Amino acid sequence: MTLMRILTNELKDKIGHQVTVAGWVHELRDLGGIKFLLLRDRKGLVQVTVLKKKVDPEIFDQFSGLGREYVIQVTGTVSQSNIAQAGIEIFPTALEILAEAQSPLPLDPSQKVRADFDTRLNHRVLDLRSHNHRSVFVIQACLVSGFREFLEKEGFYEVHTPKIVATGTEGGTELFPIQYFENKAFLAQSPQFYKQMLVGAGFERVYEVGPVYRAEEHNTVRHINEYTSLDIEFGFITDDRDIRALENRLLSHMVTRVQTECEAELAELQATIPAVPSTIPDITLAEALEIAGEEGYDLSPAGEKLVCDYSKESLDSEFIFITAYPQKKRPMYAMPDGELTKSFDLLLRGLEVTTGGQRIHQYGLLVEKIKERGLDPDGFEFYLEVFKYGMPPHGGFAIGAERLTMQILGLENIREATFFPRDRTRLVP
RNA sequence: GCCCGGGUGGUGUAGACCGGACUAUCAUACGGGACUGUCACUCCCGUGACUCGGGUUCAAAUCCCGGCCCGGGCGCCA
Repeated sequence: MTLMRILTNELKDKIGHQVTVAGWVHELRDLGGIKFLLLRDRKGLVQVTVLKKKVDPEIFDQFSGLGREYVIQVTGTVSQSNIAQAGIEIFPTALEILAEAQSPLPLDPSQKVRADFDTRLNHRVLDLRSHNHRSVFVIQACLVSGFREFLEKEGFYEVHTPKIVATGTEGGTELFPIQYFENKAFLAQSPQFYKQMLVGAGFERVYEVGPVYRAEEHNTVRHINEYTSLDIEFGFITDDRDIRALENRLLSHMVTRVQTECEAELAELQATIPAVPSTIPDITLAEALEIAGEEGYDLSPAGEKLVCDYSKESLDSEFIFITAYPQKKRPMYAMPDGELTKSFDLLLRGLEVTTGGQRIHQYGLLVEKIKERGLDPDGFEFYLEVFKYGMPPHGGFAIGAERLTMQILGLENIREATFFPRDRTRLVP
């Protein structure tokens, strides 16, 4: 692009100037001798006003040939307008069509007629042209950026661990098997083992932003089979309270960033984001079960909602930590505390967004717990090695990026917070 | 894995319970026409659909069975 392109949100400083803007044709209103066109770029919309008497007939005809979602570049004069809704319009002097768009469109990005979610996902690239749908991901990017920024300042190293693994981590959840040359392998359900190994390898503090895979045949608004896990693990902790305290500060940073940097997007979504208290309250699972009026070893989805209602009303927090889960509900590496463990979940607005805890760092104890589960320690040798040769007390947690985005924005389906979701039946796009 | 619900033009819907004038509603989109201040522009004309297969019936978009596809709940999890 030889001409300097201006984004729509910068036009208010260019009144009276000649500028070039580029983007997609969002809407066209043709009144005969005057045409109005809404041009959309990544920052917003601007009206282009084409007056038959004031433009070159050739340019006027060019505008007549446009269709919705054509990609165009318009050069013209920016003018303040008390008629145009945004207060700004451009009177064009040149138009270049950069790409045509076929019609009819498979869905309407201007959302005059709202498409079914399934239709939207089938045509996700067009769906994401709607700024409200896009805004979710702008905010998600801000959250993840805030995650990285905070952890970098805290001395964490970003790491990348294998997603093709020889064995499952936690048991419990189902793994996707894959053929790895002559061997059977799996898609990683979690970076758990590897992040611990790197803590013990001497990095002490690590984090990873990466995909994890769960082969569960769940079919709900809060589950997908591939999601992005915001994982951290760090050493030299006293116990799980250190971990919760870190997560508390981390979330505070992430949410504050969204609040200050994503005002336009939040407005677009009409979202009210939750305040992160300076101390997120914590209650034990036993207490939570009592509040929910439930029995057993974990809360049901309805129970999680009840506990969150309680937290909001009585503890003035939309976030709440649930602590002291029993060993039988937790993976073998969870640090025991009697029959319980030094582990926790974090609920936000009725949904679990984090699981974390202190891990076992003693080799002997870990082997014992593996055996207790009927597993063979030999199968975990690659993992156990670091525990043999000096593993500091440590722990960490994982935040589901899509779930966090969903809950912060009050979205009804996790797929809204996933560009191209993979669920029980969807593999494309 | 178990349990509910649903599939009508490109998109979104009405009709279905109680089968019959459904030659299938409306909006939007699309094609054509009129229009110089629209902002869901307006107005006129036009194109365009009953998920598939079987059954019941004089008659099926409508009732029944099966397939396919989709949505949702539970379990499990982030």
